[in-house]
Amino acid sequence: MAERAGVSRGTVRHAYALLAAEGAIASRQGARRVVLATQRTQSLFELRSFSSWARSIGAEPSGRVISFDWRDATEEERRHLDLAAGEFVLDVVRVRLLDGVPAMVERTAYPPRVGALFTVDDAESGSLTEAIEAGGFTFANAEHTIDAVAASVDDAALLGVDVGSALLRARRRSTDPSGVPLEWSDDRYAGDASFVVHNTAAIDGLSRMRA
Amino acid sequence: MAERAGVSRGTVRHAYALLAAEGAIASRQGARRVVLATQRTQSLFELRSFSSWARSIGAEPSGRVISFDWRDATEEERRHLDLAAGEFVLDVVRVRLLDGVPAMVERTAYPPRVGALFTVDDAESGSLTEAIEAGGFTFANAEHTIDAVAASVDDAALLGVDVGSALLRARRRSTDPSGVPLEWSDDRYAGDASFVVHNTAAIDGLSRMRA
DNA sequence: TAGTGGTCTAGACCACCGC
DNA sequence: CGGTGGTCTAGACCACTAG
Repeated sequence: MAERAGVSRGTVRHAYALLAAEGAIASRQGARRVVLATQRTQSLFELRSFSSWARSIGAEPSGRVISFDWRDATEEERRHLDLAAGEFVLDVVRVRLLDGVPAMVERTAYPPRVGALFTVDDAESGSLTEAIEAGGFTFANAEHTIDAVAASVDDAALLGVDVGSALLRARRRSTDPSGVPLEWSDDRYAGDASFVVHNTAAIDGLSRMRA
Repeated sequence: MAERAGVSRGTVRHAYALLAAEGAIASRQGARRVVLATQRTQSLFELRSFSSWARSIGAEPSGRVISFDWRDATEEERRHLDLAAGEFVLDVVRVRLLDGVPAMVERTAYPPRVGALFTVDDAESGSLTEAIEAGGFTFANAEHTIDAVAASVDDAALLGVDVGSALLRARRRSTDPSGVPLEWSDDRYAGDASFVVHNTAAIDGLSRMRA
């Protein structure tokens, strides 16, 4: 393979390591590498951006801003966004739709340095990510905590489902390349959304939690 | 770092790459590496084995076998286990408890070559994984599909929750190092279980699905 | 501007699988 | 036993960050 591509073996091995890390191939000593998943995994960008994810699955994304307010950070938000007591967050609540059908409620808290970069108009037009990256920040890492919750009265009204019905929740903390937190979000999906995670014996980034 | 450890730089870089792949550290050109997560991620073994996971979080695991039957594979099972029409699966349903409290219902289908390795006694004693590995199989890869479901009448009875309450479901397909499927499982968690996934811009194995 | 990370080369030796 | 993967070395050059 190395001589076919005209590069050194180390470089080829590095390329295979990238594929293995995202669960696309598996390898074991002696035997040839095996293709595990033909299905493409999503980049961090597609995972974070509802709009580009929607388009990648062939659906038309839209959205509605429910609220857009500066308020005191809760204790939990201060912890996830590395804020001191008394600091504010920008709290944005949006309903996201796929082909006109409510698919997700997104409640995001932005720290002051990030929330200062955009207005409610940016939220209406759906491109908060663009506004944030235009402001000089880069999304580089995210940690998703995935669980199931019963729809609250608010959730039910926004998503058009029954109160108490099962929603898939993904809470996300995104950081820039230095590990500085950029957002803390609570996304609740109605309908048949799911997350897929690949694991190998060598490497995995998935863990199961209680509480 | 390389000279401190007395190894070459390539080796040190490889070690850092492993940490980066599981989301523990982040790096960018020029700047020093940053620690993202102090929390340890779980190995594939801990993810697959309820018992070792339970002990790792300081809880006492136990279990109860609800049913243990050979039956025709459904179309879905044949697809996930690479079985031909007319083949059988071993269907094992177990309730798993943490400190005596029902935490999860596990419904697993094993293909004939794997199901032949153990008896209902192995299932009672909780170590199907051991029996399978003693039979010469190795779990090397897994793909988890995570979503939320409403508790069925059966789920509710087994877990001691209300019918229709929100459960976290993880469907898992495990394979050996060659990609041969070893099990297809539907695990439903009550209470406050969650899954945590790390992502980086460079590499990730997480994808969001619809349907 | 020094130090760090990213990328690549060329070669070595071993372990293991499959024919 | 040939081929493949796993591991490691020693060195090169570039890009970028931080002080």
